[in-house]
Amino acid sequence: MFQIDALSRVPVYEQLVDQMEKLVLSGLLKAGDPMPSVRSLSLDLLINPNTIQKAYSELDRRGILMSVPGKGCFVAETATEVIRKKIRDKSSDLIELVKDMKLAGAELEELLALVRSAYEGNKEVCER
Amino acid sequence: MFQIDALSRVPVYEQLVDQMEKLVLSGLLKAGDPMPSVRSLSLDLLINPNTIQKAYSELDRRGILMSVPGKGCFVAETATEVIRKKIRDKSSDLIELVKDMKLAGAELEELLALVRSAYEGNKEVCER
DNA sequence: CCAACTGTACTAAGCATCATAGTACAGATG
DNA sequence: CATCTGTACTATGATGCTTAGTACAGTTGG
Repeated sequence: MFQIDALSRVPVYEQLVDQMEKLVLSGLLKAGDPMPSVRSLSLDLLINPNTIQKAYSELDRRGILMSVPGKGCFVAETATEVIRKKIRDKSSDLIELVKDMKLAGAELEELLALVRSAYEGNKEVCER
Repeated sequence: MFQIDALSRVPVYEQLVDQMEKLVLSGLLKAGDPMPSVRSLSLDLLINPNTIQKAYSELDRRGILMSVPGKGCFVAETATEVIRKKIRDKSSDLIELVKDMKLAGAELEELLALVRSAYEGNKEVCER
């Protein structure tokens, strides 16, 4: 369910949060769905329970997850809404990136084509 | 010449490297140009000399800067070439971003317009 | 009821990175 | 020769990430 890259400079708990958001946006997780318990996910990923807890509490704080003591954690009703708002605010990141690549010599048409193929999911252009 | 954001999560020496790259790409710094000495820039920015040195040695390692013991540091001949290569490799970042924003509900036309205005330098659309 | 699960809280330790402080040495220069 | 230059080194403090271990309260199925 989750893929952790131990070599990444991104903290493990942050990787969990990011992947959780994508699972919700892609529809694999819906409001009300139960999440693995802190301890079971800990055993599954070979990660300390405290680290899982840190990710879960962060997701709870953002309104993406509902923690119910004694019962478990569930995808919150507001999850999709919250995540969409956050990600759409990334337009400033996109602007930054485009400006950098323009400075580096990228042509406008080149960038537009890149966006189109990424949006359409063109496998031949996507890297990695 | 350099603007350091002490509150940023990005390390100071990394901010220096990033800004140095942009100064070269924008043409404000050209091959052979002298850089401020480690100590003078340290006094100017109120940053420890070791931190400046860390940025300079990283820029030297990348082929963006030439360090000459006893004389000073100068913009390397390969600077522009090296930086352009690096930044143009950011196309995978752009692809990631577009995919995320698509999942979040952004329309293709919306993204294309964003790229165009960022490329043209439209002040009314650029944020911050 | 109770054993086994759930989330949660807490302390302690190890580790890495960043930044600072201070000292030192060799090369270049006017 | 004084003063600049880059460079190297040790030591220290602060912060963040992760692990380890313990503990407590709520929930649930047998």
